[in-house]
Amino acid sequence: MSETDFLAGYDPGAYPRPSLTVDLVLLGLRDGRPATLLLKRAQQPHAGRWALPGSFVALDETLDAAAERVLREKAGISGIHIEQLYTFGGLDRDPRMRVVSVAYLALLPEPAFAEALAGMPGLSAAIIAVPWSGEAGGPVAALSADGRRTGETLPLAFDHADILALAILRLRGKLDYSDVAFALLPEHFTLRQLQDVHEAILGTRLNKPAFRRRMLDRGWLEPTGSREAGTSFRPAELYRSRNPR
Amino acid sequence: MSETDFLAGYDPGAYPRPSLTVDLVLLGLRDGRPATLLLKRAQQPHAGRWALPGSFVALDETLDAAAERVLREKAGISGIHIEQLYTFGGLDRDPRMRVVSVAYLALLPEPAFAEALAGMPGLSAAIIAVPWSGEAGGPVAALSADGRRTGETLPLAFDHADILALAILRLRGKLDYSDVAFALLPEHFTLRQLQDVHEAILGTRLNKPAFRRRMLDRGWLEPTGSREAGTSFRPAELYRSRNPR
DNA sequence: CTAACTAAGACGCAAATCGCATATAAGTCA
DNA sequence: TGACTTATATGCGATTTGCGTCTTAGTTAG
Repeated sequence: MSETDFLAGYDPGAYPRPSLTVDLVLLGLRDGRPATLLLKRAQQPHAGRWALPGSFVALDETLDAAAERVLREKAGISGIHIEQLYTFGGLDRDPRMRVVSVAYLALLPEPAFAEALAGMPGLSAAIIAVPWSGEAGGPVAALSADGRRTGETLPLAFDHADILALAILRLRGKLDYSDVAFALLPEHFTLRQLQDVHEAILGTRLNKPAFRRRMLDRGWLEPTGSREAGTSFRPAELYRSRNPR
Repeated sequence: MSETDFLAGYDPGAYPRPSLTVDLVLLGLRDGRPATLLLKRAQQPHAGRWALPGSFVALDETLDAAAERVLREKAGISGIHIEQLYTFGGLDRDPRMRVVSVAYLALLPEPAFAEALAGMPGLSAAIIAVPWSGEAGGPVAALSADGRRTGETLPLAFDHADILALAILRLRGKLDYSDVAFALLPEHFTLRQLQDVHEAILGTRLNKPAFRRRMLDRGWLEPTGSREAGTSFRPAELYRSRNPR
């Protein structure tokens, strides 16, 4: 460690530091498409644009703790799957000052998504429109899914469109070799619901028998013995994740 | 954005910020095993322990630029594959102060690894001993590969053992569905060399015909038409990556 | 009580992929 | 020229995958 670094360590303020924030992609599903929860910015910069909920990181909290705090304070929920996504460190992300942001991905099953939307007045639901297939990558758009003007493109603040795009990319990549999809479902779910999650994230249709086989062979699922209720046709078996949540 | 956040933006220092650094895993191969380049710490804390090269992030440089600067200044090389790994934000990573570190993974082909080792006196080569198979995860050890005491376990500073472990985990995961392995090879290479890279990273032996077939079917490789020289047996075809580096 | 309807779940089979043993090719060297 | 070594090709059984279709278990209409 060089002398400069050493001094910087003992004299905070002598060496200017970027601000550090966490931003959360609150990801759920809406009408079979990936969706997220956004806040409309009231102040400059980017006033009127839509932003991911976020916060500065306090000196005495870990990044994970900061992300969970944002989840509590700005979405009013807790106890859901959350994972670090990527750290965005461009120079002009925020015109006021240098802000480095650690992006997190939070996966909200339907009830949690609805609870956050209902419980936090500022939050709005937006469909994530992904114009590329597979893991090609590229920009995504946010479409309003709220009240009157459904389908309208929402202008996103800062580099939050990039963050959303990366969230989709990451999820698509992990879907097939990990059990993240379960985090978007309630504790008990049917194979069809699981397939719907995969199809919504991947943006493609999947073959049903092949999907069933693969999922059951993975060993991640455990039949509960009970069946879904309220259908007008044959009710499906309910499964649960074998892994602890 | 809350009032507190707003003020923090315009009055740096009113709101304390963590220090922000980048740390680099300089990853290469040595005797068919993954290896990295470490610096022995001269000062407290963790004096005498081995650390990844790193640096504070300046206000006017991106995270990627900071990582490339570390590569230049502390390894004396440039122009190699580098990617962000993960951001470590534990509270007690550094006993002096709160330091959040963005870890980067740099992939050094043999010549770059040797050049860094020879050109930078402080750097030492260490074998990364991975005691778990597949993507199970868990701690890794660093074994000295330098001069006299080859095989000795090197005590690592801070949470750098975790960072090394994550680097291996990430590489193993990406190996099969991306072309990262090429980044550990010279521009022209044989299929056997490519297989050696995979085997070193995965820590397993692979089936040769199956590996050849898969790699050639991927479409990432382009035969150069020329063959390797200097062997005492049949020389292998040289390939290059079809993607731009 | 029965037949129509719907989606769950099972089955069959061809195509693709993979692991592996073995054969052939192309160099060097004695 | 033949031994030697590794590259490269080939063959084949086992496994996985995609996909159409059949059967099953419920509800609803008559």
